Amino acid sequence: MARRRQAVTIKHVAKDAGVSLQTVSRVINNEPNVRLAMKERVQNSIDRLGYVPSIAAQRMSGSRSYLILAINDREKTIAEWHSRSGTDWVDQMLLGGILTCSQYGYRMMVELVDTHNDHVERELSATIAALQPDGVILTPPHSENRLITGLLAKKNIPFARIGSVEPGPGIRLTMDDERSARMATEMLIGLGHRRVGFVAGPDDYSLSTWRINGWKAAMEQAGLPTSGLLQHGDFRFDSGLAATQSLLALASPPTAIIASNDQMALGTIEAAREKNLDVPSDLSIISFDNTPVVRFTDPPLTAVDQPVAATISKAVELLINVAKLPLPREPINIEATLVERASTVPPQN
Amino acid sequence: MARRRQAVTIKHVAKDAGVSLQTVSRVINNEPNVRLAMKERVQNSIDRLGYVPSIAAQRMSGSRSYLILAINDREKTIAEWHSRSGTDWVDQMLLGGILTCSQYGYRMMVELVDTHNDHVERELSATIAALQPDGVILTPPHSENRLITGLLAKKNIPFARIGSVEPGPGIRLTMDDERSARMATEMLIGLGHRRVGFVAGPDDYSLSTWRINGWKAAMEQAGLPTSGLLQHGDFRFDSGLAATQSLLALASPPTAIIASNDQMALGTIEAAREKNLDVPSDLSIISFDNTPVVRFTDPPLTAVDQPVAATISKAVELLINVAKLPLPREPINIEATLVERASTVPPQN
DNA sequence: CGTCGGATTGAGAACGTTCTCAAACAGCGA
DNA sequence: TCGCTGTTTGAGAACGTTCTCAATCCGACG
Repeated sequence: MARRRQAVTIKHVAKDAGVSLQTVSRVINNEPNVRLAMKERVQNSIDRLGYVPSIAAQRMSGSRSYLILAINDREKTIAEWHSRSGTDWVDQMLLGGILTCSQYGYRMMVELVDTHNDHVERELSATIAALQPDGVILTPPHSENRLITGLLAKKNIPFARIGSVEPGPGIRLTMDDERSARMATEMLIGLGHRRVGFVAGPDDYSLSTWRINGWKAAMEQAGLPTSGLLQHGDFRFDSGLAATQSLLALASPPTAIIASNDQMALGTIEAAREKNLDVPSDLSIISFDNTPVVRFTDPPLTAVDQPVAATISKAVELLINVAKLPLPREPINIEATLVERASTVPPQN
Repeated sequence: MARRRQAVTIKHVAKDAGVSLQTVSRVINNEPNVRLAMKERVQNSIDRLGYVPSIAAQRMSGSRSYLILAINDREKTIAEWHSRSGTDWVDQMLLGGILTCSQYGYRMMVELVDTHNDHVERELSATIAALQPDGVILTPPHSENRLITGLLAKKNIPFARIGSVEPGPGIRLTMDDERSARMATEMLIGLGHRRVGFVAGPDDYSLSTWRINGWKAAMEQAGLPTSGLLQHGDFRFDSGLAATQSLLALASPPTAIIASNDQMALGTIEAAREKNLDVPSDLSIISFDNTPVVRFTDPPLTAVDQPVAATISKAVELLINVAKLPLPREPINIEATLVERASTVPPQN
């Protein structure tokens, strides 16, 4: 294989414009102190020759890599993927990220990493050494992994933690999960429900705990019991099905259920069908995430909309401008909203 | 911002092991003609120091970039994304690609490009100059864009064209769309349907034409008319809805409809609901793609399964090994299968 | 008209790796 | 033991960019 070279380099441009490499470099990077006439002359050569700087060379000489690395949970992603049940996070994250990155001349790369792995630190460390990204975005549950955040802080690489309120290094972008869960619960209580079941996510996602707290708070404030109405799932369809089966098998089963993500809510629908319960008249359902699928279920689901894409987009902007802007020390909160659809009505019994 | 340097470089390893840079390089790249003892000594230093080569530097010195670039249709992707109707291709592509890439120490990056843009060539050319990928994967409709394929061929960058049977440069991985459509149509005819409507995709996707041909062929072979039973959509929900509305407004409407992707099939369901038609007893439906959503619609949809992820995975493997293996001159065909669900029954009238 | 200081430009080193080519080494037959 | 050949190792250039620092230019001021 022949050594592949850059077609047009900065040298060609410099020669064409009759200036030094350095001047071309200055024009490329839009640096001050270049005379306008000179700038135009160089830009002209750049355009005519179709020159584009090599990112590899830029990175080499100590500049930026124009790369943002987004870290996602491999275990969850692959499981969802193999079960063909949708990979909503990756999806939204990637697109929110790619579009925002491209506005700034950056790129985004998605890396899948196992949190439950002794080698996380080594694995991620190697990736960073190899790619040298300008910024890293951590999604749950990585955003709370001390090994990872410690590593990034030590390497002095700007990073954003999505969905974690825990103090520590890095920019934090949080969804107020407690508030969202409270909001959803209050809506159901407002409709007249008194037994509202909750299907939570796994324990190693701190958002699971926040959501449980929100649900409990709303129930207790209304003087309603929560005992026995809490189940845990793992964000997959099957776990939502099983959790709901348990809830519906109670002596006095809930008249409404909140599921911690859309996939588990699909399981909830399925469990109701199995028992010949009508949704929503026998069982109201609210889910979290509001991914595309919930518009097309029967009935369409009322859901808490987590603006994942907007969050990632914001994270990208902050990371890219990290040098220019003062870093927010406090978490930036991203507002979730409740999207009402046909799955929530007053209890019929 | 301080000039960011590599923590551990090949020099550190060389010094630590007491050998030259070149020897370390040889060990990294697993080259022959290194004495076993020497190899072990160097590997030892590498492990102990936690050395990982800088991809930027490797690429700079003429080696590989360990990057595969996947080109997707920006227009379609963004439209789907904003309408929150799912971005199935990107999703599957990305994951199939990422997982396979990581097996070989490569990475995948997704780039969104507009085909309907005079600057496609320039835009893509710039991306390639900047990133210098080792291979490029083109998905429809880019896989048939002569400007793009010509550019890649000229730059001598290995590339794969997904879903295009058109002759020309590049590795071709095709789904036999004519066959799939024929298969779906024949299944419906086998159930007793005589009026089978077809909602095709846009004209600039050549697969649209192939699928229409397959549908027509099956109908004609069974001696059934096709006139008036063909509608075009743009792969989005709304267009599927509108196309189906037209079909159902016919004097003798179809008893079954094949939609060219899942999103349009959702529109078909919606159109049937509006007319108070029961799916499947009044209207059978088959869709293309078999993305996660069709498992959860009411009823779940019979669908042609396009193994997108497996296809991308294969493309990645071929591109990575392009130097070692002889290039396939003929298109590699990826078999689609028909997944039967509850949306297809014999006609009831 | 000379001088000073900031603005503008350029020369050469540096970044971390692989490539090219030459030197040292080892094995083998005579 | 010598010479030949193929294997193993190393030295220095090359890759394309930016950084550092020095040189030049230009306008204004005395």
